[in-house]
Amino acid sequence: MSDTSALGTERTISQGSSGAAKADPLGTCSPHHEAWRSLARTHAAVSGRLQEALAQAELPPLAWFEMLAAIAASDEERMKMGELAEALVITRGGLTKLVDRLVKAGLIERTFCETDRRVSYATLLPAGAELLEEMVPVVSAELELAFAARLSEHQADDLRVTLDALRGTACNGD
Amino acid sequence: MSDTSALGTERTISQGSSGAAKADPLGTCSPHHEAWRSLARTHAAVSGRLQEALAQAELPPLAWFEMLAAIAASDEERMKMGELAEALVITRGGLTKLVDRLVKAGLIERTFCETDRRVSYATLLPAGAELLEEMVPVVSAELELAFAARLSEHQADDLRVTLDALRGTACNGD
DNA sequence: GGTCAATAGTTGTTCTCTCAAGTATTTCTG
DNA sequence: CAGAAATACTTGAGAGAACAACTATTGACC
Repeated sequence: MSDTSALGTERTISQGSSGAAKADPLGTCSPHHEAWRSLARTHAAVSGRLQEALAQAELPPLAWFEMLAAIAASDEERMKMGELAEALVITRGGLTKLVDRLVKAGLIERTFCETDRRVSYATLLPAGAELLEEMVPVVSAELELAFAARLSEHQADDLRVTLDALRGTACNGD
Repeated sequence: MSDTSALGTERTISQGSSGAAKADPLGTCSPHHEAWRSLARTHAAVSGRLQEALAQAELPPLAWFEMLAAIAASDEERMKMGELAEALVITRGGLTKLVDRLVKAGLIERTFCETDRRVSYATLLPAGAELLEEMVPVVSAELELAFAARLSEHQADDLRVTLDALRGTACNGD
């Protein structure tokens, strides 16, 4: 890939003498912008890597894995639609259709709440748990490749902490 | 949102006594999985925040900003389609259509290479530069809110370095 | 108890991306 | 120089997700 990491951090040169030299007049090279760009690009890169690995193994897409993993990790192997939408960071409308697909594939099932008839659960079925067990090693292997090869365990943990701090849980409407 | 950070790292309890206690039988709670989840969720959160801010200011979507910023940051205020696709981490097919939209909006222009007639450039137009100048403060402000409020400048820089290392530039086909 | 707002999910539309195939241009080979 | 392979980009079809509008259920207030 093109090496775009030569940044103008030390550029204190005059901005009008060399013609083509950009001196970041807009401020898109601030540390925060840089960090955000790295975040976006790294996410895209890793995500693409995972999707590719799953596709090569003839397994369903990453979103299915995230969903199955989220449900499997919950206490009762079932999750409310709303919680699931938050966990996967997609809209509720999007979730409804994603769940539809998994239901159609026989991996999960819709169950309902006795006490509040508005809520419905996505409940893991045996077939879903089985598929998840097939997907986990593929994802783990790819993650090892991406993480373990380049980051120490301490770094990985540190990264997680920083990212969690960055995400915060701010719900400032505006 | 729901506090899912209570992890089973220290869980050495017997896994069969308490019924509903999950002991991560699949390994989806390894440091690398955790870090990846944080990466995905933080990216989605920040990205959503930026998009929302832009929408509220009645400005074009984030993808347009990324594109304009990438072109503006290049030496000649123009970029080859291929380079642009890599910078934005989307496929070339996707880029063609994204460029189409920006061209239709009068923000950029397609120019061609004299020496190699296969390559075409996306070239910034005055209107695009102007719009970019409107968008930068909105994005910067939102980024400040997300980053500066929660991360020290050193942390932000550290984050960038770690993410860049993680992304690597490995092109291992398979 | 009846009405109104709030909450939980679903549906239809639209947009954008990916994938696979196609065109045009250049480079390599004989 | 002709033909094959490689490169750069475009096109068309399909899937996935966001957005807004909708239904159903619950809880609050009079």
